[in-house]
Formats: sequence, structure tokens, C-alpha cells
Amino acid sequence: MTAKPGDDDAHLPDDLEAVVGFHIRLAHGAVYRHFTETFADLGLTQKQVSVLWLVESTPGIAQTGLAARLQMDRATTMAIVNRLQARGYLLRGKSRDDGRKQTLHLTDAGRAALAEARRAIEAHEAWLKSRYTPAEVRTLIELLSRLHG
Amino acid sequence: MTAKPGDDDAHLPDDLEAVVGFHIRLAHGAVYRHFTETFADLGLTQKQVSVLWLVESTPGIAQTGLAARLQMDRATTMAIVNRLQARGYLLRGKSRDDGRKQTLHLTDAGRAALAEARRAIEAHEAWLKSRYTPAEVRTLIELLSRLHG
DNA sequence: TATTGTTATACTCTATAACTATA
DNA sequence: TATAGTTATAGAGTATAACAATA
Repeated sequence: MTAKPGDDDAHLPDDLEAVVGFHIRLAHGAVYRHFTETFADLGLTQKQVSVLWLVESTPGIAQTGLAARLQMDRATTMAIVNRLQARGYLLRGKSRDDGRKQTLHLTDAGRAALAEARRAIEAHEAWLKSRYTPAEVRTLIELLSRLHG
Repeated sequence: MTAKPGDDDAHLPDDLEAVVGFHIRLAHGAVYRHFTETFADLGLTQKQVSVLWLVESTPGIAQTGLAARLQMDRATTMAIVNRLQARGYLLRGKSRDDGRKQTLHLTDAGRAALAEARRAIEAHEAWLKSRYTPAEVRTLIELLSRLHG
């Protein structure tokens, strides 16, 4: 059962290769795994970092604001904010403008965690961008933006 | 509390916009949601369809073969194959070459489900590709391929 | 009536660890 | 020793439904 030189254990059929959604899923998986490795020490996920990032850049943002920007369900947003609050990274407050809303702010620990996360993201992005020229990075971002935005 | 004309509830900070991994995650989420809607009747996930697809095009493939092609853990592969087997879409057999391996084959029900899935994927891919020219589709696939494969 | 937050619930993916059988 | 399958376990994201408080 020796593998022949030409064998490719990961070879995919041509018709599947032509499915764009398939490549997005595989690429996302690869990025997700590398992200998880890079953030193993910090113990933060992609979503959690995105939320910290947005709360810092938009202090007082409500959960619906996060949901709109990150394209999440209200319940999903709750779950993530709960985890970050449980770890002491952010605080919920009451909005004076609208009694239904809450205002989110980072704690000092949250700001420290985000600062560390930014450094980790730099390394992660470098790994990712090493495959592309600057022009290709711009093209990739532009093409991907048409799927959300 | 009326929204002003220029308001954009989903506006993102520029520094986050420049993070490639962030766009991959958002794009994947958008594709995932549309896929789920398209496949609501069939009740199949992306991973499950990919597995059915590969088993059909590579009859007798082992679970490790699926894992290598779809970049999955052994345990993850087990879980997915278990679900498909429980629904009667595929069968496990014993390999004659290697007693450790199993051979996977589609049942008639599995082939029928895959045929339906292919039609649903056509609609899903059309929704996805409507944003791009054929050349852009090729570029996107090529750029994404550098992250996995 | 509509929106926001909340809770409960469920499913899938993902991964680690440990075990068995086979190579 | 290494590989393939298996089981148990756990965490995270995703979503639906229903409810309370507020607009």
C-alpha cells in the first residue's frame, strides 16, 4: 500500500473545484484554524475580537449595532457579549436616549486584551497576506466585499 | 430618534476594513446563510453535501480520504458520516486492502438526495456569481485556493 | 405595532483525548 | 510505532421561538 509518487491524497473532482461557495468554505476553514492557533494563548475567537474592536471604536454601541455590523442574530450577539462580560472585558450600561437599548464599553482588561489581540492579528494577517501581492490583497477584499456589504 | 439620511447602521471602522480575515469571515457567513435558506427543504448542510459529492465521485473512499480533501479532523468526519448514515444516505463497508479502513458508498436515497442538492447548488451558485463577471469568478477562486489547497 | 434585550432550546462544526483494532 | 476508526466530551457559532420592557 505504498503511495505512488503522483498520488494526491487531497485531490478534488473538477466539478466541485468550480463551486465558488466550496472554496470560500475551505478558505474560511484554513483561516479559522490558523486564527485559533495564533490566539490559543489569548483564548479569544474571531467573533469576540471583532466585538471588542467595534466596541472600542464605537463606545456606547448597542447590541443591535454590533449585530448589524457583524451580521449576527440578536441571540448570537447576546451569547458573545455574555461571554466577554463574564471574562470582565466589557460592561453593559443603560442608554439615556432609548430605554430599550444598552450601551457597551470596554473595561481596562478589555482594552488590554484588545491591544494584545491587535498584535496577534498582525501576525495572522502577515501569514495570510504572504500569499498575495498588495494589489491582489485589494482585489480579494473588493471581491469578498460584494458578498456581504 | 429618526435616522438621518446619511446614517449607515452597518458602517465599519477603516482599520477593520483592511483586515483580510475579517472579510473572509463575513463573506463566509453571508454564503452560509444563503446556503442554509436554499437547502432548508432538503435539510442538508454544506459539509454534508460536500461529503455526499465526494463519496459519489470517489466510491469506496475512506473517512481519512474525506478528511484530507475537506480538511477535517477525524472526529469531525465521523460525526458527519454518522449523520448521513443515520439518514440512510450512505453505507460503511469493510476494506479488503486494509482492515483498518472502511469503504463508503452512497445508497439510492443518497444518490437521489445528491441529485436534488446539485440542483439547489446551481441556484445558490447563481445567486453568488451574479455579483461577478466570469473572469472575476476565476480570479476569486484562484485567490481563495491559495489559502487552502 | 415595532424594537431591544433576554432566556430557553437545539443543531452543527470543531477539536482534544483516550481507546481498540490493524498495519 | 503508526494509522484508522471510534467514543466521549466540550466549546463556539448559529438560529428559532417566546416573553418583557420600551418606543
